[in-house]
Amino acid sequence: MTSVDEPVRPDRRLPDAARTRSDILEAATGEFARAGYDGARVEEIAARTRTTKRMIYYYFGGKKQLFAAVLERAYGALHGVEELLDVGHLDPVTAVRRLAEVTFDHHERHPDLVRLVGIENIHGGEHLAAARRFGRIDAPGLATLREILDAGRESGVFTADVDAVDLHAMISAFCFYRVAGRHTFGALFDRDLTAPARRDHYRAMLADMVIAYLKG
Amino acid sequence: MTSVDEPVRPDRRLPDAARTRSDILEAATGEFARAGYDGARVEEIAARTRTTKRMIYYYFGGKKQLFAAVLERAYGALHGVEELLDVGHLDPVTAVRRLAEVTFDHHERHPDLVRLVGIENIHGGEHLAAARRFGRIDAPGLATLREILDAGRESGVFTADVDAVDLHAMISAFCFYRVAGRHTFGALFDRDLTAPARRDHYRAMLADMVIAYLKG
DNA sequence: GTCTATAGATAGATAGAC
DNA sequence: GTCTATCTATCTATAGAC
Repeated sequence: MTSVDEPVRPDRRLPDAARTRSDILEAATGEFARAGYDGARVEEIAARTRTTKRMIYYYFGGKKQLFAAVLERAYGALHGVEELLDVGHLDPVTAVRRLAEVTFDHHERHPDLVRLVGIENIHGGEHLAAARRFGRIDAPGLATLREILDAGRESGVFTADVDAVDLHAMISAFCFYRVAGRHTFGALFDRDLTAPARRDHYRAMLADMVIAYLKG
Repeated sequence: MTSVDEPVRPDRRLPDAARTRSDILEAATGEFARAGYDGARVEEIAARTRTTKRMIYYYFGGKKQLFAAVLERAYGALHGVEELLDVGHLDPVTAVRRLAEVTFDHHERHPDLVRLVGIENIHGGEHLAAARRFGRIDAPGLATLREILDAGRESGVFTADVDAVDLHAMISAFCFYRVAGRHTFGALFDRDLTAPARRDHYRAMLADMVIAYLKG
């Protein structure tokens, strides 16, 4: 029970139930990302929390629903970043560069999200579909991209007639593959796509590519 | 036993042992691609062959080694395609377009390979590393790309100073994501990246992007 | 080389007390 | 809401006959 006269300690900012839920989701994110859906162990998730395996079933119902909740939370974090992005005052070229960089940085900072997305695709997207039945998961970044492309076409700096969804796919592809494909790529070509020393290089490469494409 | 006076039936072109091995690999490719490494069932793989579960252990030693063999075979097929590629007589722009298209087509035609690569990355590339300890897996397409880039820079059509490995990563990223990320992308943006009606569009988009980037 | 039967380990899920 | 103990199913792997 949280009462008003109880001092708010750092790990007590949430009511107990919400905090337990949040703890479980945090631990589950790591475990699912580590081992995949079938490789993940509910036992191991419980061991990473202050609570027990029984509570996971109590709060989420089962492994499947837990994974769906983990996914939903991960996407929510990504889209939160996109919402904060304010590029309305920038010229189209700079704006699209910023958008590509923000997408790049988020993948860079959250390899777990990338892994979860990869895992979810192995399983045909079934959990995400389930999650979407309850709350919509929207990507605000797409609307921003649409505006940038319109502005660029109007001012004549972008000659290619590109669809916003397609361009978003292109940007996502590069960001995703750099993280999700790094092990096989590294093994075959002896190059670590995620080496810190090459991070700025790849971020610039992505933005240059997108802009070159838009300028036709 | 295959003897000289026995008629060679279509499914008897290989000696029995090799044929059984090949059958198992074929079935295992499908099952691993369907369910992931931990989700795949050795029982199910056996059921898809003319042989039994016991033989899988007899031939491959275990599930892990079987998956490694499946990967090795899948990469072999990809690199076989790259070897057949003859672009020496083409101008650099056309040559790089051809290379991008061949890579695109191979991913399009072999979604199972794409899924296997995704699965292998979930598991940190350990099986591929194991496979490489025995036989090298080389990507001949990379040498071709290097030659094209050199020729393009010399003739002055390519102004960007791009590394062949990096450009290969960029091309692979797009081809990979279109297949490996289609479920989550489709769920979020309501667009099927692998719809047959859009295939030519995306193939051209990839080539256009690469060429625009190389022309600076 | 090929089969049947089974060992041995471990997972997800739950019962039931408090 | 939280714990311990356990059920039930299932999976990889192997023994052993032929």
